[in-house]
Amino acid sequence: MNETLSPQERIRNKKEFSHLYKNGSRYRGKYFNLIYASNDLSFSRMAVVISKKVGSAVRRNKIKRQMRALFRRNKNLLESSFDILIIAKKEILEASWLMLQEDYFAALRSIGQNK
RNA sequence: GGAGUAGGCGAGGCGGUUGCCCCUUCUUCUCUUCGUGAGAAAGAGGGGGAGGAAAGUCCGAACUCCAAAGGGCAGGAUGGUCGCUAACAGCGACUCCGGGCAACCGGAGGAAAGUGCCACAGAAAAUAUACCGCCUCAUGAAAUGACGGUUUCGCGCCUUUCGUGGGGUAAGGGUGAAAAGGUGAGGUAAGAGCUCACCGUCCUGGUGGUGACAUCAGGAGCGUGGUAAACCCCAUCCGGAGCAAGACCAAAUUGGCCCUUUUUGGGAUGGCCCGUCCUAUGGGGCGGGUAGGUCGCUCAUCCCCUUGAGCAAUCAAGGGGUUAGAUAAAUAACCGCCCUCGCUAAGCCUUUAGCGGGAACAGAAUUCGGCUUACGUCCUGCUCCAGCC
RNA sequence: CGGGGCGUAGCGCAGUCUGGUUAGCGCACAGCGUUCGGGACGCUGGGGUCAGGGGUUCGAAUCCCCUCGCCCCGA
Repeated sequence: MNETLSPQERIRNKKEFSHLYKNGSRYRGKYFNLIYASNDLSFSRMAVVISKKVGSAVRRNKIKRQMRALFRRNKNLLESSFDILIIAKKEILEASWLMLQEDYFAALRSIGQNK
């Protein structure tokens, strides 16, 4: 199993974003919300959305890096291929790495059940 | 101990696991106009990968497109002088004024071209005026204080007080942010630059300086308050928009234009057919252009060192260096050892163990030169003031 | 990344260009009146760091500079 995050595995197209916003299922977490939908590809894709209201550019970049690390190191926890949109909330600034990890695992379990 | 100023650094080191962006070499693969030509993916190797402010977007430029013969108006910017710079609202040196005991810091064209404004208060806020006051002349009234007359009455004159009118004056006056040169002496009916001395102001000339200006001499009694971050005047500068600029390639769909001598249908002409014309549809082509992609895209008015010129900013010559180019946007999670700082305990003067810390402000987005703002128990030089030895 | 605008009482706005006398208006709030009581109505009243800091001026919400926050536009 690889832990890479190649350009293919990211959501970068405007159409794909609006498709997710329209048709995706939602999960509400403590530090972030998820919008997700199963896709027809053989792999999952993800993107992180974080508003300017959450913090400065430095803080936002760090959170994006952490969320991407969570995704790529835990791809095996997803049973099938999904498009996942992670929307960070203001509360994420107080979260430590371990708390983020737990919240992310809980979110993945929720996705598995809903399927 | 307090303060001022100039500058530097921007943060621990080594190694490891997984992972990201760019460049490059090789192998494999695909396309091919068969030229090892092009392309993208995978694997392996190598190299590079945020800042002093990358920030705010406050100025100035490069670059690109639009417009444009040239000039002017309008509008905007700058504002002591001289210099530096590609340019600037930047930088350096100097001048004057103001603040501070001082090191040092801050400010800067014109109010005598014109217009406007200066609330309240105050006589007056700018062509000085004349309310109170001071002086004087004329006149009216009162007063028995001095003198005179004798028609013993305020009758005459002087004096004093009060009033009216004319004139002189700007010394003094509550106010106000600001009051018409200041202080002293002379002078005068009272006063006044009316006169004089000193200070200030203005003008002329000499000397020094590229210049702002400084200094000296002479003259003018002095006629013009503040505000130009009010309009304005003077001098200098400025065309507009901005890399989401702009250039190229270009799917699908809709509409546009052209062709259809061999798609099919409708209409007109005609008795009917052929033919001709119009129109719809199909086919083919064309240009514009959206999604998307490529270029612009990083080596440029750059940085460092030495020597020379200059007080300096900076310039010249020589040598060396090159260090991100992403586009839903690249550095994270964690471990080990060493170094270092703080606390606690043992130990007993130098070690051991444990815990915690090694930051703050902050993330390139076309590029560069500045300015401004944010930041640290950080480091260094120089200087000033106070106290003690 | 670039361009533009706004910030005044609890809320919505004037006043800013052209500086001056107590910074006003509506709703809301408080008290009194009216009513059996409430609403509506009438009378009275309180409430402002004019986003923050510095400068120009005798004097700044207003003019100039810096900072902060919010909003809009450009493929």
